[in-house]
Amino acid sequence: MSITIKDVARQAGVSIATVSRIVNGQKGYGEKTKERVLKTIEELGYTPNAIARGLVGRETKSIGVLLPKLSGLFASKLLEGMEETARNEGYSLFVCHTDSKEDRAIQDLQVLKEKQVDGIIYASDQLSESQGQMLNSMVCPAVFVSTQSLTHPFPYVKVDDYQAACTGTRYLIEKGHKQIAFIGGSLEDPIAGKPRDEGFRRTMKDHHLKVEESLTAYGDFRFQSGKESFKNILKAEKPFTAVFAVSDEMAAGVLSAAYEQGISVPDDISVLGYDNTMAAEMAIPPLTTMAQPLEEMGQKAVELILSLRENKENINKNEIVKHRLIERKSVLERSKTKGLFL
Amino acid sequence: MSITIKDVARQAGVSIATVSRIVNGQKGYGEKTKERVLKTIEELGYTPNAIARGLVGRETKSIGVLLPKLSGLFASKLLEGMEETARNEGYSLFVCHTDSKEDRAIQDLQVLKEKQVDGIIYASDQLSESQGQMLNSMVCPAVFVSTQSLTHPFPYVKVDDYQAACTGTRYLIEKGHKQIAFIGGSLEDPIAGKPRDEGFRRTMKDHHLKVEESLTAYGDFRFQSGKESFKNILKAEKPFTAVFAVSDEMAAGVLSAAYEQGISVPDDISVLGYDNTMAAEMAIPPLTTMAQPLEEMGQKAVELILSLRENKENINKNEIVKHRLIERKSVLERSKTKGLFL
DNA sequence: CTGTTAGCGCTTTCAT
DNA sequence: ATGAAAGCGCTAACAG
Repeated sequence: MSITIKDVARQAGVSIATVSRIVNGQKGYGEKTKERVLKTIEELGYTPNAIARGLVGRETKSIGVLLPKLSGLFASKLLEGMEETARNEGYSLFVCHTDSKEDRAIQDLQVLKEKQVDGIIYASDQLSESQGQMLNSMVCPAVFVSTQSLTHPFPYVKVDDYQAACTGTRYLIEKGHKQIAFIGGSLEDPIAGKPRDEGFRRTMKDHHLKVEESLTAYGDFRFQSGKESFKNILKAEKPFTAVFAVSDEMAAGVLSAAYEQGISVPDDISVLGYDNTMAAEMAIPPLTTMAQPLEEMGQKAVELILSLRENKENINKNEIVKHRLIERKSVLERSKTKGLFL
Repeated sequence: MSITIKDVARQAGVSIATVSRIVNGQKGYGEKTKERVLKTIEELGYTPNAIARGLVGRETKSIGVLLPKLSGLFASKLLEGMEETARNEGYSLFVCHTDSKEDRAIQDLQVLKEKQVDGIIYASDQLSESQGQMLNSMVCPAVFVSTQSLTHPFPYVKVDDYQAACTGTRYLIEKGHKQIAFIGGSLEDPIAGKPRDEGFRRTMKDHHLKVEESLTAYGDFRFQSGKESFKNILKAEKPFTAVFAVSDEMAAGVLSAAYEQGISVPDDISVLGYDNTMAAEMAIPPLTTMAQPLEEMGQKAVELILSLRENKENINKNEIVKHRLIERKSVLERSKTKGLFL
């Protein structure tokens, strides 16, 4: 079949142990043998077999990544950050698309376990009980990115969603907006849904502003749900001047629905997004948005995995990364926006 | 360490061979032994080691995927199609982000070789000479998706870019447009760049229409380049009523630039995209676009790999998938659009 | 039906 | 400095 360490050894007239040492940059051989071996490796076109290496023991140099959804700007930006760091550290990524399905995720975890991955990154979804158990039964470390588990204490890297929602809301308020519509994620979602809703409500309250319930709606972070949510909000015919959608895709959805209804953003209403994916950049108008540093989060997640493998203890396990407001064109001061149903 | 087939065998009082047979659903054991073994597997929480399996010989059940860019709707849609099919067939995907860098791709190929992947999918980029050599030296099959190599005869699955560009152009012409701007990919790119340009020009010519060179520009398929290309086209101040951009991202770029200049799409000009990614759906207005069936292509690519592994011969190696025009809101009939610089 | 055994390609003691 | 040999966990003959 393929050419192995044995072939090299025979050809170079040394033992496989020596070849192994040379390939792995250890010590215990003369300069001349080294050269000779290197030369035959070159000649034969030898490539070490990572599977065999993995079997011997230590590590497979691969990390499994579970994403609820692959297509979409959010996941891909995260993934890009992970890939970059992983590659630099000599790791490869197995990517799995769970589609937010319990059974798929379980299956993925099973496969990753069989494939002996060195770590697992669980991205941006809620963890079910049985998934948590599987994760616990894994020999490799697991970290969460852009999510966390309240019941299973795995390390995570994410922004503080509550605070980020506060910041976003406050920004709108400081721009003079008082009647603000809100499109959140599911309140059932204790990680990305509920806290953002709480941040919004809390900040409104702190500023003695009322949140009009018919001006709130809850979607699934995706474009279509943003579009529909906004249409529902419109139906209420309550006055408002700004809308805060907690994902750029949903914000793009309100832009789209607004366009269909002949509502101008930002002249009639302002809209604030969340994530800072390319959707925000490409939107018309470009979205002012609450940025999550997705690539950085991806990077941190694999770094966390790596340090977990060596250190096991004493590293700061959780990592809260900073959110940041990116100003583009979709939010205007209250005084400059006409508002709806006033 | 972890619990192995040996532990199961000892615990169940059988040989490892029997356990192996049972686990792999082969035959050669009594019903009672089977039950007993299955029970101890359950008790011990045994998980087969895929690495060891891989070493023994046959296959690793993993496929390597090389993408020039992970973030972006194009790649992620393709990836989603591949993942779905791969998972159904029991395969996992190693994804690599080449960033269109020669050396990164080489490195990726090297790693994938070491990891003994069962196949390689090379997506949507040009193949350099040395990459081609590496690919040839691999023991596993390789297929191209949404691209191909003129110099290295690997199987591919893609749309006929020339024909698709013809179809798109013809669509515009049938809508009555005669002065059409064109934003292509690099003419240096013999796969996705040149053929679309040729399709455009050929169709114009067939309809006795002149292509005004200052109304053509060439980008890199991405948003920014679409935006800049369109600005350049505007500088020419030549009359036109429609623009054909050969990627949705670039089309979104023209939408964005148009918006900045106060040009209305589709009232002033029509714009036609290419790909049918979510960017087309989210755009304002939603883009009429030349669709590539990306998920289907991803699916076909892994199916191709799989059949290549068994059959080796006699299967139709290349696969041209059908393009299709998706009508949304960005193209209007000539008579209904004002045009620019007329 | 079931067990024994020989590897798969490599790393790693332990000798020399 | 170098080699021999023992596995890593599993599959696949080959014997019974």
